[in-house]
Amino acid sequence: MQDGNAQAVSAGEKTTASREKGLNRVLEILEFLHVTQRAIGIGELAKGVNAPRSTTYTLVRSLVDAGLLEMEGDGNRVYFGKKLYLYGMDYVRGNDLLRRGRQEVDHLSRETGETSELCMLQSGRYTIVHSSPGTRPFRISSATGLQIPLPWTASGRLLLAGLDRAAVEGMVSDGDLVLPDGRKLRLDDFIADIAKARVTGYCVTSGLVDAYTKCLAVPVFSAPGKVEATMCLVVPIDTSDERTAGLIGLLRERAARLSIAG
Amino acid sequence: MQDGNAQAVSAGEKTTASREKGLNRVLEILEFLHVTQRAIGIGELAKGVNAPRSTTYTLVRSLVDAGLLEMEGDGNRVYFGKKLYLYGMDYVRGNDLLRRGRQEVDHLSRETGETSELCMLQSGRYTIVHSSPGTRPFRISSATGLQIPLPWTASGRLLLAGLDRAAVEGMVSDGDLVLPDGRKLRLDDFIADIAKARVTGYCVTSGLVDAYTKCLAVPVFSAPGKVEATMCLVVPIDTSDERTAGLIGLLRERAARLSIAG
DNA sequence: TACACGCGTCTCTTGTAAGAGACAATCTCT
DNA sequence: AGAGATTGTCTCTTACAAGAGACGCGTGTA
Repeated sequence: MQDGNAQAVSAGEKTTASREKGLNRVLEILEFLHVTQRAIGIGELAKGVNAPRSTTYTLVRSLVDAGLLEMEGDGNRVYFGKKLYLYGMDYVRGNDLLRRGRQEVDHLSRETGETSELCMLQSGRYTIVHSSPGTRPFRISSATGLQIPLPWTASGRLLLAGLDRAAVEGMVSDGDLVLPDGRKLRLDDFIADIAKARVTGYCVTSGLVDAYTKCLAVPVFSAPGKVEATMCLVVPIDTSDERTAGLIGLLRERAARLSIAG
Repeated sequence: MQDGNAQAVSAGEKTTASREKGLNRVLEILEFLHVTQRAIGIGELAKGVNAPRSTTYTLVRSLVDAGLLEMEGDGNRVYFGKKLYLYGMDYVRGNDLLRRGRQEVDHLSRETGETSELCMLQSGRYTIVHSSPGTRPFRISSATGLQIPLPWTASGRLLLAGLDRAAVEGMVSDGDLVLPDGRKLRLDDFIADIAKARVTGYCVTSGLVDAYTKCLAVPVFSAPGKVEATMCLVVPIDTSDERTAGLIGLLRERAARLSIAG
């Protein structure tokens, strides 16, 4: 905990300074590459995941041999490999919701000109699973796979619908309640928002992650009451109420289409 | 080597009956799910990869926690998870060739009505990285990610261009030379095909994997002389020479576009 | 009711993989 | 050219994960 590099991958980590399981190291490596978003040298990688160099070399070799990672051109940088792409496509194929959700999102952003996103819970965190940029000159782009604290987002409020207070507390750390601009959300307010979003069937947040945008989100159900994902539009904060209402209507209609199958 | 237990997952396996490294088990699990192409129970999975049940449970739990796998609806089946999808998308993003190749292939199949594919070497095996089905009533669809012996395909001949005899021998097992219909290819013929494909800049095979199709393939270069991928069209075997020639021209033109960047 | 089977969890042992560290070979700055 | 950093490989030790197997539970079926 004291040594810079707090890894804090997801939930309560042990931070055992001692021997670490190879598989866990691998998971950290993958996650590190995911946040880095570019090929990286093995030495640097070892530092990044806080692992011994020798171990890192061994693991990376295994992963490269397996095709999960690939050596970059010059030969001493690694990044994700074809195998991961293939497995990812398998996931898409086996997942109706994602497959159709992607199409819907792409369509939606073309139709409205606004940035459109499909979001899901990913091991307890809010994740942008697919996003399609709008046509505005200044678009707000958030990288796919980005993980954002649930309370920062409209989608977060919808995704937690149906969970009781304890469950929500379990998923939201204290730091999550601090917005990018430093304001601190009260947990009770957040929980009230969730309840409200649940009954209204949509959620709008203004100027939460940044001061210039509004986020409109609607739930996608995999079963009655079970929110599997959300679709959302990111629009300028000064979007008129009429247009906002119209967009929400559109979103709800599209989300309803997705909600049929599990 | 004396102790029975032949697992023989894919290529030359060690068949160490003794303790297996967790990471390797995981790699086998992923590969098994990839070939199975559907969610599978943990017990069955353990059998499938020939691993002890207790170990399998532990590993699967780690993978589910990490989001690489997900429990299927009823709760005792697993399949690929969102994380793998995200990593896969990272790969696509970091890989110009794949990103543009996919577009080109989709476009090509819409334009010609034929099944079109992007193929690459994947740890020494021929792999269909992306495919777009044609519009024919009886389409020949091969699953993405399918791995096929190199000598069975036109693309295989192009992908090996530039390798010397020893390298080719290393990548092609004896069984690979046996075609689906039982005919056995001579290694020398195969190597001659490779040399020929290299100079002509394309390759056509007729009735190799099955009796009804012809495969037209052209190379995509990542550097002068270095074949990084191939694009190919799968057409009925009775396609006229004129049309075949036309399609090859089209393929070459499109492949040339892809070949610019690394 | 009894039996066989598959599932999920737990305990304990021991074979082995994670890790520390030494090494030579490149680079990259003065 | 010399000092310092980085890279890839190798060896050896021991902490610990892989695995065997027992257990309890739910289910099917004879």
